Amino acid sequence: MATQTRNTKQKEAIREAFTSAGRPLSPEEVLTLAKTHVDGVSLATIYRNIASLVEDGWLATVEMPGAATRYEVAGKEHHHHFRCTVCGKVFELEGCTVQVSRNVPKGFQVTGHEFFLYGSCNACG
Amino acid sequence: MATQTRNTKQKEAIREAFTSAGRPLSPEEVLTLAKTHVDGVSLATIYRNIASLVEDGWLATVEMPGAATRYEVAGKEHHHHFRCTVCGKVFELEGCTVQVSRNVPKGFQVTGHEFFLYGSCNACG
DNA sequence: ATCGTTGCAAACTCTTTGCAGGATT
DNA sequence: AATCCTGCAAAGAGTTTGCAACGAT
Repeated sequence: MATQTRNTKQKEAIREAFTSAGRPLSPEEVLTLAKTHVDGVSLATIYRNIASLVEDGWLATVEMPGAATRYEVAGKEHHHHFRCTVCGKVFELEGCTVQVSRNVPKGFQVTGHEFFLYGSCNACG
Repeated sequence: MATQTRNTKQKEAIREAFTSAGRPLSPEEVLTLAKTHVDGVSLATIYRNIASLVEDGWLATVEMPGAATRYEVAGKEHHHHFRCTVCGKVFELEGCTVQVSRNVPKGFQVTGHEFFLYGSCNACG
């Protein structure tokens, strides 16, 4: 599938959703936010535009354990995420604050890591 | 849904799959392994028995970012997981070797964390 | 003999895709 | 005007559930 290149009001609303939210969003969350700008946006369009923006390098994929995949504006430094177990919102954490002592079994090669914090966010106390 | 209590050969084969594998398994992996013991096991039965064994506390759920949920024999100490990006198998890592410096935003409460290593396993070089 | 468990198939949820009409260049 | 993009609806993939038959107690 080739990347979408035209400027539609739907795509504009989707970009706007990410920049104003300032945190990783799930497709459902994007739909809710985009609807406030464009009436009758469909979820299929959200998915197609997200795929396109990821392909363009404008969005980065954030895969979560036990939760829907989120997407965030790309280009940031290596960092990790916090998920509020009350409201479900995901937030970015500044920098990689994890010290990994790599005592993996023999013959195992480590090429990357992922880290997630859980708890309650500012709004949920 | 009440926990299943009877001893069926299907359930026996599922328990056996976990104890002999020694690593977290996805439902699909359990199906493959269980089939070598019981002919014609269905995936629905795998799901039902896994749910039952989790309810019993015999299995623990291991949710993965970007991969199917795995299950492992419960009762172990706090630990994390390694996923081989070549063969897709997940392995347990001994102990929690992560130092977390909890510089989270103001008003955020941390109650837990998850950590994953990626790379290639012993068999995949 | 009773009633929990199984296999099958249908239902569900989340995501992707085909198609005809509408919008952008 | 040409063609890309959208909305709708249908199709997939993974997981759950209803039901009649089977099997453990």
